[in-house]
Amino acid sequence: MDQVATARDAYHHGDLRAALLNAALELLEEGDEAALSLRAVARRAGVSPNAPYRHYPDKDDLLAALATHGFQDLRRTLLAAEATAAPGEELVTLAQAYVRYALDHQALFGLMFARPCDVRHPETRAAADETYAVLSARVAAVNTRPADEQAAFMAGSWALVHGLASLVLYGKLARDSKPEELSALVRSVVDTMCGPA
Amino acid sequence: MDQVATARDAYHHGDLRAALLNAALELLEEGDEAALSLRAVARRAGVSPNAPYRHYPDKDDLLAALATHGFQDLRRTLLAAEATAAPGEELVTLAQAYVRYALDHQALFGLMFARPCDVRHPETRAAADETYAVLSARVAAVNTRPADEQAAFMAGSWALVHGLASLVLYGKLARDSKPEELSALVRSVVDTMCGPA
DNA sequence: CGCCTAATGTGTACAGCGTTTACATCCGGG
DNA sequence: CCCGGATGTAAACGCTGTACACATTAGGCG
Repeated sequence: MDQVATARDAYHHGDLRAALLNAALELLEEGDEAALSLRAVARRAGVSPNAPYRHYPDKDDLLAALATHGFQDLRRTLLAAEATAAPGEELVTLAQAYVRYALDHQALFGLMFARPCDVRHPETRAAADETYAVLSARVAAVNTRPADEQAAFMAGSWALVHGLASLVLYGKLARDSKPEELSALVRSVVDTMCGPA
Repeated sequence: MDQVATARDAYHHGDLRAALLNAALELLEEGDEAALSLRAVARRAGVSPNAPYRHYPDKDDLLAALATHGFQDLRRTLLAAEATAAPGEELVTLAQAYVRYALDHQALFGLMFARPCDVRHPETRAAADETYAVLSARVAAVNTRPADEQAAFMAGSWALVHGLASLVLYGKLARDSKPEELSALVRSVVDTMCGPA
């Protein structure tokens, strides 16, 4: 009735690979990561439980593809936030966008960072590196520290922001804070830790 | 042959609750988190698959107990490291111990931080808070910033250290670094970000 | 001492999972 | 036109978490 996919709805799906990714993303948005079973993804895509195996060697590969998508999405989100930041506020704005992304996409964010970035998924690794590049580029443009501290400051900025996101996401820090309180917390933390040396 | 448990090895175990925790910890040390099934824990403890349900309502509760143990263990590890730190090196030493703990207990560390700290497990939450307290107490003793930045600096220190541990643990940062390189990285990052304002 | 109840462990069962193996269907190029 | 590879389905296996009924034991009360 409403199945007006780009391709005909026949025995062959047309682009099941993308459809599976979308179905998995939908499931992630709806519930926690535990609800993401390969079979549920197949069901959501309207296909038999084994159809995914024609497009992903196993479940871990689907998860890696999801993580890759997540890193690309986070990267775009960060770039968009950076573009609208007030002058001098770029770092704080990036940090706030990072934390907000974690809270807005909890399961996906967890998937992205709570799994090894191993050799078996170079695309995921590349996507993660490119996300980091957005942050480190901004850090390089902003920071006033000696050259030999640049790398440490870049890594530290990512660690700081990612640590904030992780701790808040799992209720270790700032439990039950409202969004605006959280933005303020992120601002004060970033100001304090990354502020003018 | 080597089964000389503290209690007799009869129908009733004696202290199955602790034995299950130990078995689960062993499994975590041996493999990844995915290998930790309730049934495997029961097998390791030499008991039927349903015996754990007399001591933990469900698997999630066992995991929470593991996380609680992990936070207490991390807290002790941090305190021990702090006690042996050279004067003025306490923060760096704490950070290095934190990151090392993450790498030495990957699966447990993941369990501790990649699960919600919700209302349903107040013990876990308390243990996490007490771990944080070790860090923030040291931060309070060391930092030279204005009073209104204290809280931000405490939260930021935890976030920084935890972010470093997480990113390194999952291969996002400093892939394939040797332990001493990692210690140096942690030192430079902490020095750069937490250094004298 | 002897029993009775609660605590603790076992056995069986079920649905769901990831994955394998064999088979069905369809598309495109000779 | 037809045939081979790509893509889907069907059935099955062992594993999981968990519920239910049952067996065994420990310890307090007579």
